[in-house]
Amino acid sequence: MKVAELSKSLGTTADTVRYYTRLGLLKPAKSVNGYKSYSNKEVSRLKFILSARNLGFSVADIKQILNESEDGTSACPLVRSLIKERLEETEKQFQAMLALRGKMSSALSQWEEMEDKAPTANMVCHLIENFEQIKKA
Amino acid sequence: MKVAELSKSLGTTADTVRYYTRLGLLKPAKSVNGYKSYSNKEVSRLKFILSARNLGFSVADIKQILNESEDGTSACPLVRSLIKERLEETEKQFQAMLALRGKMSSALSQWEEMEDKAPTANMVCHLIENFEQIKKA
DNA sequence: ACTTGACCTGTGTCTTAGACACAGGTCTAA
DNA sequence: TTAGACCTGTGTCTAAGACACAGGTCAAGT
Repeated sequence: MKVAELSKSLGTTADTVRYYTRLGLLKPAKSVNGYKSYSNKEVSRLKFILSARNLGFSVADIKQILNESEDGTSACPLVRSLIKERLEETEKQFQAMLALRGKMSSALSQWEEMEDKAPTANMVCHLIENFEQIKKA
Repeated sequence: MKVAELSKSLGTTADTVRYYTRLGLLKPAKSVNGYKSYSNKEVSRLKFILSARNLGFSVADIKQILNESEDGTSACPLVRSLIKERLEETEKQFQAMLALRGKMSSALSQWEEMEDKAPTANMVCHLIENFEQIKKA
């Protein structure tokens, strides 16, 4: 299997496959013409990688998991501990986005009723510079 | 004002100031010793930049806004249109994070009750490979 | 056999918004 | 004068691929 076949068959892009290959997560054989040739084992490996990415693991995480499992060791404890970390991060980012979203939409609606002003020496845009979030009581 | 003074006075880092300077958003004078020297105008410029970043504008957005306002034009219409775009993006990302968070925490709790398994030829980690989200009815 | 054109390849560079490393310069106190 | 603390600009690094590009491959048509 060549890059494009593999990527299409699993619904990803050739660039992604190449990226994982560059990182050493996939180890295709070289075919006669110099093209990379992926075996069935690589296919299931990629399938695993995509599932893990989909669950929020980083590529570095996945590298670690694959390494562990190549020793014959069960990667399950590692997997559980990693997802705990990632979930915490995601939670933090989620809260940050929540706050940002609120701020932005409050700004947007506030600004729709405000007039345009030309910039001055110490004011670029009064919308931004004078924006203050209305605190909910 | 030198880099460190400026950054501290506005609660950011020297690297951030240097970054904006590199991009041309701040234009310090050179002082005798070769250090960058920031005027009061730069201070309010930086203040503006930080406020805008805080509201979710990208650095590229800010560059655009600053350019517009340097012509004497009011940047307000641009600002409104940009934040609309950013808000939409944020909304998308927010929904994505929401879904991801759900998936992850569902995986985590599912996995806590599952046993470890050693890897096989076509299975790296059964937790990940067999994970299926339980659909809420 | 030759050519055209479609598709494919590997490699190198680009992206965000700064963080970090580092060799060296500046400045203050002793 | 010299030590030490602090500061500087510049260059490199990050994540996860996307994109550009010069060139190779291959089947169909001539």
